[in-house]
Amino acid sequence: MSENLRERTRRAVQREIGDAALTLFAERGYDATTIDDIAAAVGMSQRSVFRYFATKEEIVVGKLELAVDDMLDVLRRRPPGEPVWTSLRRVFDVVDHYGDQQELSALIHRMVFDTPALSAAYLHRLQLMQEAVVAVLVERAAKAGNPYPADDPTPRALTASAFGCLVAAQHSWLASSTQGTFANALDRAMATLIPRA
Amino acid sequence: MSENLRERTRRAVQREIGDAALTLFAERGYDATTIDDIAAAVGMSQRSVFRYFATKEEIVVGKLELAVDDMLDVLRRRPPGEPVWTSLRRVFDVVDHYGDQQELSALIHRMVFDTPALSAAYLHRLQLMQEAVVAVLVERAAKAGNPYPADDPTPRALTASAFGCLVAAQHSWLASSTQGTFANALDRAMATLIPRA
DNA sequence: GACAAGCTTGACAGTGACTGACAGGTTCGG
DNA sequence: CCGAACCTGTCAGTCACTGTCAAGCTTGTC
Repeated sequence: MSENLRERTRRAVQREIGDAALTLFAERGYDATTIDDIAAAVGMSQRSVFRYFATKEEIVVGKLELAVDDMLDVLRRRPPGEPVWTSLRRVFDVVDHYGDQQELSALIHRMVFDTPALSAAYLHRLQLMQEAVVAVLVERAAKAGNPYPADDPTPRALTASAFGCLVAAQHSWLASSTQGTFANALDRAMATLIPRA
Repeated sequence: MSENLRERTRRAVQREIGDAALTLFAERGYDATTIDDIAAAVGMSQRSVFRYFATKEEIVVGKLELAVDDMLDVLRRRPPGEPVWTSLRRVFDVVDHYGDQQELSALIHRMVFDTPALSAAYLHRLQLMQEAVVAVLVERAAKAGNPYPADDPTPRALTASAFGCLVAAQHSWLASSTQGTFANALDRAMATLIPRA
């Protein structure tokens, strides 16, 4: 139980820092808020904040909780024969679990998209996820009996396009003042392309 | 003529810094090279280096010379009725003008892709380009007489997917030890998807 | 209940990217 | 040839981030 407790308190502290930081960011802006400000807000030293978050950007980007593990789990559970494009769309359902806290999610996304440093960090994170997704796709095709040829760009291209659509949908959704569901925006974005059979 | 000269010397100095920096980066690695090192190599003060490059990342990413202006020019010159996907493929011909210096280009890309800070900066830059491209596409559709509906995600989604394919192609090309032309890699990547009519 | 091991924390010092301000020197246009 | 515009080095400062160390608290063990 002890280990579990340590982990729980760790998460609790992390959450507390994250929440306090987000409040400050929303008030003064991301760039205008220093780590010292955040540390002061939660009554810790600057050093300790960095023990919970590797970088300042991660405090925000981590909030998006694009849990890589969840996405990969979903992908692995999809029927091996399913079209890749469909599987990818299902993977993004994980992202869509913002459902209950649309407003917060929109706030964060807006902040990410108009803070260059955050935007860069977010895109980089998506890129890392893509690599993991591609690996699973390759593995799954092999298991299904029709592996991709050695240097076939197909899995990479499809994945990159799907993630591109994800970002496009996020932009569209924000631009339309978050009217309609995000899931709908994503469906529309991904419907503009058809993978070649 | 004077203005022209100023600009030319400016570009010359910028190029000199960039070349010296790239040499150092290649020797010691990006992170292990400080701006002071670069400044010393070209016999300038650190401050002056920052007068030619806004950030350390830009020294490298700027080398990729993904000249936004060139891309937009190409796009604007395409026949208005041409399928968007085709136009985007043509836009990327600008990127392919690495032709004569494949080796250098590959070196830089490799460095970008395995240095997190550079990767993030590069992806962010691509994102900015996309916004400009989307604007041109919207404008062009309007001029051609069939404008996109107000919140149609199509142009954004297609552009994002095309850029996704671009990055995927770059990865594939590097992974295959730069066998074959980059143009070919891009063609293959973009052929995996068909825009819905 | 004492004790050793392990985790967490604050304090301090240091690096490196980046910025603002100022002063001296060079170039340019008239 | 003179003032304006430009470029440069120097200095000082901010801020993200890292290593180190000693002190305190937690936990598992006897």
